[in-house]
Amino acid sequence: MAGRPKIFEEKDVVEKAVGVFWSKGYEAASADELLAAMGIGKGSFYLAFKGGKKELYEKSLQFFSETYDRQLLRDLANSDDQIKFIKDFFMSLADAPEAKIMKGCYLGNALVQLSEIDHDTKAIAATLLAKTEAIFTAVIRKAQQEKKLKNSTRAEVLGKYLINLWNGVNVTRRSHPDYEVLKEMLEMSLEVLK
Amino acid sequence: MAGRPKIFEEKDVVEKAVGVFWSKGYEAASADELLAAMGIGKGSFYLAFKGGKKELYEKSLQFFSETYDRQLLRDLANSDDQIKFIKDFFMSLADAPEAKIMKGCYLGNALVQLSEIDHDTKAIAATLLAKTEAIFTAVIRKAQQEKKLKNSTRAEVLGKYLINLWNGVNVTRRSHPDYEVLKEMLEMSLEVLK
DNA sequence: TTTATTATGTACCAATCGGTACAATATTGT
DNA sequence: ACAATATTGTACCGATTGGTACATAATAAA
Repeated sequence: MAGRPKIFEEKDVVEKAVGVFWSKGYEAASADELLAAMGIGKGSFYLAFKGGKKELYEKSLQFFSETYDRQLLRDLANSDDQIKFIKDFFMSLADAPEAKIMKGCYLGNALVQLSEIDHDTKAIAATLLAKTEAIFTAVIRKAQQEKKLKNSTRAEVLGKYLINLWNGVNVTRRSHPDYEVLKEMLEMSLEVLK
Repeated sequence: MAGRPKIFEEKDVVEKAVGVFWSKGYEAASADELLAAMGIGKGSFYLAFKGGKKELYEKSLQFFSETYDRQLLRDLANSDDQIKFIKDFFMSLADAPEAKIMKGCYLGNALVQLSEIDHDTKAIAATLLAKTEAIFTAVIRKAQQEKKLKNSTRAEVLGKYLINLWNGVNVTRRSHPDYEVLKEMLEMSLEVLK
C-alpha cells in the first residue's frame, strides 16, 4: 500500500457525528459543524464518504444501533432477572439527566425528523429500531418459556408494547417536567410484565 | 379604515401552512413553499407576520391544537360512552391511511423536530399537548366518578398513560407495516380502561 | 531519488435560505 | 380629484447550505 496515511478511523468520526446529529437533528446539523466535531477537513470527508452527509447519517444510525444493542444484550446477559432488568431499564427513563431527556431516542428521532424525501434513510432507522424490538420480544419469549412471566400475551405483541412504550416516553418526557406522574405512569405501564 | 384591501384571512393561510409544516417539518419547509401553499407573496406575509417563519409556525401549532381539541371535545360530547369512544379513537390509529400514518402527530413532531435553539417554540408545543392530555384526564376522572371505570389509578396517571400511548403509536406506526401486531398491541394497551 | 498513490487542506461553487426595501396598487376620507 | 393609508408583488440582500476542484503533502514501491 502507498499514499499519504489517513489521520482518522471511520468508526471514530462516525461516533463523533452521532453526537452532532443527535442534538441538532439531521437537517440542522451543518456539514461544517459535523466536520469540526469529527476533526477532519472537507477533502478527507468527501473522499471517505462519497455519499456525503446522507451516507454519514446512515452510517451513524447503523453505528449507534449496533453499539446500543450490543450493550443492551451484554447487560441482559449479565442480569439474573431479565424481566426485572427491563423494568429497571424503563424506570430509569423517568429520572434521566435533563440533557439526555431532551435528546430522545436516536433512531426514533430519525423516524420523526426525516422528511418524505429520505424515506430510504427512514427505512433504515425503522429496521434498526425493529432489532431492538426483537431483543425485547426474545427476552419476553424466553421468560414465558421459563415460567418467569405469567402474562401469556404473544411475545411479539409484548415486544411491540415495550418498543412503543419506549417511543412514547422519549416523546412524552420532553414535555414539562411532570416526573412524579411520569414515574407512576411508567410503573403502571410495566404492570403487564408479571 | 383605508388602504388596499387584504386578500387573505390569517386563519386561512395559517391552516394552509399547517399542511406544509406537517409533511415537511419546520426546518425543511421553505418560506417559498409555504407562501406558495398559502397563496400570498412575501410582501403580504412579512407585513402580517412580523416574526416571520417562526411566528407562522407557532401560530400553526396554536391553530392546529385549538381545532383538534375542539373537534375532540365535540366528539366526546356527542358520545354516550366516552371511554369506548377513546378506545375506538386509539384503535383507529392502527388502520389509518398510509399518508396519515407517516405524518405522525403535529405537536409531537414539533417536540422531536425542533432543535435546542427553539426551546420556546418547543415549550408551546408541550403546553398544547398537555391540553389534550388534560382532556383525556378529565374524561377518565368523570368516568371514575360515575363508576363507569373500575380502574382506580389516579386520573392524571391514566391521562399521562394515554397521551404517552398516543405519542408512542405515532412514532411506532411509522415503522414497517406490522399492523396486525400493532392492533393487538393497542388492544392490550387499552385493557387498562376497564 | 524518482514515481505512483492516497489523503489532506483550501479556495471556490451554484443554489438556496429567510428576510428586506420599495415602488406600484387599491382602497377610504376629504 | 386628491390626499392619506394600507397591502401587494418583485427585485434584491447577505449568509449559509452541501458539495467540488485541485494543488499540496505524505507515504510505499521501484
